[in-house]
Amino acid sequence: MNYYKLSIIGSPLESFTYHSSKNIYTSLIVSVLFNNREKKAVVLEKVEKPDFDTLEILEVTNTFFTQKQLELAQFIASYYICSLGDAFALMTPFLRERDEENDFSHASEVSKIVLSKKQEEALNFLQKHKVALLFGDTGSGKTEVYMKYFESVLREGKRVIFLMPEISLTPQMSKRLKEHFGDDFVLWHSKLTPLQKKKALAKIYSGEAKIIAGARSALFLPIEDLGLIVVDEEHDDSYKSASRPRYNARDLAIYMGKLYDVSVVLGSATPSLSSYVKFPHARLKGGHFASNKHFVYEKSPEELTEFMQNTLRETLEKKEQSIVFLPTRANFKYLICGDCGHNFKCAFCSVGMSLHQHSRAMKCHYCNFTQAIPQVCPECHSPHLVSSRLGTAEAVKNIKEFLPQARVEQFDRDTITTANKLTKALKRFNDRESDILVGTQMLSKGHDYHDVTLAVVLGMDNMLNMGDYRVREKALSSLIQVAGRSGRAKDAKVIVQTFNEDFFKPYIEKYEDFLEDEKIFRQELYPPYKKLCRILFAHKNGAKAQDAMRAMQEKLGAFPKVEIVGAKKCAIEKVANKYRFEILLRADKSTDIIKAVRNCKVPLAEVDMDPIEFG
DNA sequence: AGCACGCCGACT
DNA sequence: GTCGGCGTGCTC
Repeated sequence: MNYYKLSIIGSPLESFTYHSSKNIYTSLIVSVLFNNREKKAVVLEKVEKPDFDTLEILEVTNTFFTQKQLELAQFIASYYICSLGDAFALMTPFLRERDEENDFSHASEVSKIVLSKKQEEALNFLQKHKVALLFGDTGSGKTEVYMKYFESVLREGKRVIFLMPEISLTPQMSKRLKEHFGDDFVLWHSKLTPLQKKKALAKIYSGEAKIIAGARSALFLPIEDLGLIVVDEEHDDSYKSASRPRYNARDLAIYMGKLYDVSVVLGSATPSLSSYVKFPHARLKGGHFASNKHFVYEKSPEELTEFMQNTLRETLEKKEQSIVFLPTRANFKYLICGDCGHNFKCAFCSVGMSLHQHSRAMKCHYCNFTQAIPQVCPECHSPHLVSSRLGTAEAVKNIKEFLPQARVEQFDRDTITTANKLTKALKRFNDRESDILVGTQMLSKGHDYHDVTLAVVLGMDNMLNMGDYRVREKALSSLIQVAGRSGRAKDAKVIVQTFNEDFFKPYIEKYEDFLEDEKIFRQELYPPYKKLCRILFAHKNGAKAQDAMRAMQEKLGAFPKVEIVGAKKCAIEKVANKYRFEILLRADKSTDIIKAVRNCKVPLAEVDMDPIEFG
């Protein structure tokens, strides 16, 4: 009899031993009865007969993971602190019975890509580096550079993984790739129907698909002959998974590049500071971004000022279109001075303090430092302190009130729930069946609006005040991305409601200046210079969650290289009827955090390595 | 993490 | 009587 150590796919528990009369190779996938339910499991190694009884392996499937997938799973399990079974659950295995070697000739190239001299230089630069950043303004032609790179990879008989954020939200890009690469191109994301998935996988297994484009899960598809990984819009938060294991696909793409010995390209008009600091970059300037755009900064704590209303009306009367942007769905309240725009920062974390009206206090979402709500502004002594926020729904209502003749559409997660609804809403807008789109980040994600001449940007100060070390990066990149949506054809106006003109104005056309200055802000406290890790505790019984947090906090005390920044109630105290607590850790090296967390982990603890969301 | 099992309170 | 609340324990 043979005994095997197995990792149960999807189980948070470590390995289990089963037996079989057959000789089974390592990394094959088998099915077993686990706790009376049938599960798939990965054969990790052959072992001696254990001193407990074992169950028999039911069946050896015709699927397996490669050595490299195994290594990747081990890395994910160790870095993100989860079981191997959780890591394997992300991946799609290979098929054992390979189709007879198909030789797919490339689809005939419909159009030839001609690069400008600048684009040519950028491409050369990317091809010379193992990992490089393509720092290219909106409309500077990043896509052509990618496509030309893809062609050279295809010529070598290799294949490409092309990651995009929130795939259903970037129909533009898929369309262009599909048009150019035809049957060489396949799209992959988690919202595909089972049949669509089956078809896409068949193309991947057969080798027909050469350009595999998709959301973060596309990174784990069974691809041989990998030649290149591209992460487009690398700054985008949707590359970070919000459930266990909380991996970051952009960071794993870098790891995979090393593992497969292939190049990695990160692309963005507003690169993250982390990528900018870590990797060399090629700069693509220009396009239609700054050329014909006029920025107006309006200091006002209210929403939709008279000036905005008038400009929206004028734009409508000229039969032109507008977009109204709000940074996020309703968020925490922050206090700012209604006269000078002063905001209140934590003395220890240099992030915004959030307002807790009921306890009449301001709190830091990182370390829980608490202060009484002041009576007057410490800067200008005005007693006019305000806290306001505006949601998309209210904004639509407001606009309809003062512009009853306008056709206004809400454009956010609440209204655009499917790819189909998105396509239809965009079509209505581009066909001039609607005049004003009011929405969140979704407005700015890679769509082309040909006729927008006015962008109204609200709530930037609220965004800047949020208790999060990345707010400056997030606010500025949002503004740049949304401004990039307007003025494609003719001159456009961008009205930015903010007290922080001094912050936005110099950086808006020179994002690299921001990145250089931001380095100094982050140096002592934040990534990429320090490592952060957040441990979440959620339970419907608040006391249980808190006890678990305390227990882990206590244990962590034995690891002096890891600083406990805060251990407290989450800013969003209750989600889905569960009370939430969190510990935030900081260290110089991720290995120190991994060691400490592995040693101190208690039941209920959910590890969030390199967190990007707080509270 | 699920998901069984099992032991007490409210109700057709 | 029994439906169902959720505490506890188990998974080779």
